[in-house]
Amino acid sequence: MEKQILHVDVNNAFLSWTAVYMLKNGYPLDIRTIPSIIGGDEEKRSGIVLAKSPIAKKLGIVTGEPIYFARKKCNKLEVFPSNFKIFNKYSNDLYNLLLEYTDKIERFSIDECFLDLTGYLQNRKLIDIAYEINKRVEKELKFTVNVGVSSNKLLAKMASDFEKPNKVHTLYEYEIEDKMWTLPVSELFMIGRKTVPKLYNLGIKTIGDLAKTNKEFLSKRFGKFGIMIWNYANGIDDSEVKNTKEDPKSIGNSVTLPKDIKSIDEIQKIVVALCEQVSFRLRKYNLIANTVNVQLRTKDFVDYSHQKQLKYATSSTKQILETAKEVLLEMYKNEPIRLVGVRVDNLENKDEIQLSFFSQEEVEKKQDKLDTVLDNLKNKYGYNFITRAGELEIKNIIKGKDEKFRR
DNA sequence: TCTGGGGTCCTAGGACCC
DNA sequence: TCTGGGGTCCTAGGACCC
Repeated sequence: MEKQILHVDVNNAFLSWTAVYMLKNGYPLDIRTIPSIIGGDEEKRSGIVLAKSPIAKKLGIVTGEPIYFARKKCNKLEVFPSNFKIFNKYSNDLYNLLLEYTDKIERFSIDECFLDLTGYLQNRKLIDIAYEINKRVEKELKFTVNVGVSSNKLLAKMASDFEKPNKVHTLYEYEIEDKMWTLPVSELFMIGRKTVPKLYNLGIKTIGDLAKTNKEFLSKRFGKFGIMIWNYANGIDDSEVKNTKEDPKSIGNSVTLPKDIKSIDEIQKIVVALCEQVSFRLRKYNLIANTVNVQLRTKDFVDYSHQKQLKYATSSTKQILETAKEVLLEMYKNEPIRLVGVRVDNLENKDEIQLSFFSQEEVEKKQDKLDTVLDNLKNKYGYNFITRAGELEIKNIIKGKDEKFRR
C-alpha cells in the first residue's frame, strides 16, 4: 500500500521564531519584513549567518556565510542573536500541533518533521490535511511552514523545498520528471558542495541527468553513496518515519576560541571543561562510552583528530578526562589552535552492560561519587552553578552550549 | 576580508588473527 | 627465495545534514 507522508519545514525557522518572540514582547517591528539575519557572535569568532529574512536572501545572503560578508551585501543589515531556549519552545509548539494528526512523527531536526499518516486519514485526503496544517500553524503559532506531500520521505522533503514561504507542494511519482528532474543536481538531498563538481565533470548537471545515469557506473565511482543518490534522483526511498527517539551514537562538545591558543596548559583547561559537559550529558542519557575523541582546528582551519579506546566503558568525568588528556598530548603539534572539541563514541546503555569481567559491585565502585553529587547540583541550579574547570573565563567561553540543540 | 556546533555515516589503510 | 586469503577491529579523515 502506498504510504501517506508529509514533510513540514519551518520557513526561515530561527529568524521567524525570533520575530514572533520579539513581537510578543512588544518589539514594534516584524524583523521578517526587513533585511535581517540571525547570526553568531563575531567577537567570539562565531559570526556566521544562521538564518536570513526573505529580503536578505534576495540580496544574496546565504546561510553559513560569515556575517562580515553578509554586511558587505547589505549595509543596513540587522543582526540578531540566536536563543535556543526560544527555538526549542516553538519547535515543541509545532510538534504538539502535529501530534493532533498522527503519533507517527519523526523530528528530523529542530525545524523539520516527517509525518506518516498512513491509516490516519479517516476519509480525508492527504493534501487537505497538508493545507490544514499549513493554515493552522500560521494562525495559531504565528510563523509559517512549507508542507511537502508524497508517498515517501525523500519526495516529501524535496517537495517542501519548492517555492517558499507558506506553501504546500505535492511531489508524487508521476510528477518527478516535471518537478524534480529539471532541477540542478545540487538541489537533491545529500548532494553537497564537494559532490557537485564531481558530477559536473561527468556531465551530470540536473537531477534528471543523475537519474538517467547508469546505476552500476555510479556504484563503481562513488560506492554506496552512488547507489543512494541514484535512488534519490529516481524518487526511491523506502525508509520509515521513525517516531521513537533513539539513543545518540556519539556525544560531543566543541568550542571556537575567542583567540588562537598555543599554550598546551590553556588547551588542557578547555579540554577539562569540554569533558565535564560531555560526560554530564552522557550520564543524563544513562549511557557509557568506549571511545574518546579529541579534535583540534588550527588557525589555518586544518582539522585533525585522534581517538583512544577507554580501558572499560564509562561515563565518569575523571576517566574520560584522563584519556582525553593523553590523546591531546599525543596529537598536539605545538601550533596555534582555533577550535577544541571532545567527543565520546561507541556508546552503550549502562543498564545493558555485559558483566562478564566485572561484578555489579565493581562497576558501582567505578562510578565516581563526585559525578553524582555535581550532577545533582547542576540539575537543580543550572549547569554553570558548579564546575571543576573552575576558571570563569572558560565557563563563559562554553556557556550554555549544553542545552542548545536538545528538544 | 572570514569561516558554528550538533550530529550520522562511509571509507581506506593498517594491525592482527586464523 | 617467494608466496594466500578472509575476517575483525581500530583509526583518521571526510562527506553530508540542519
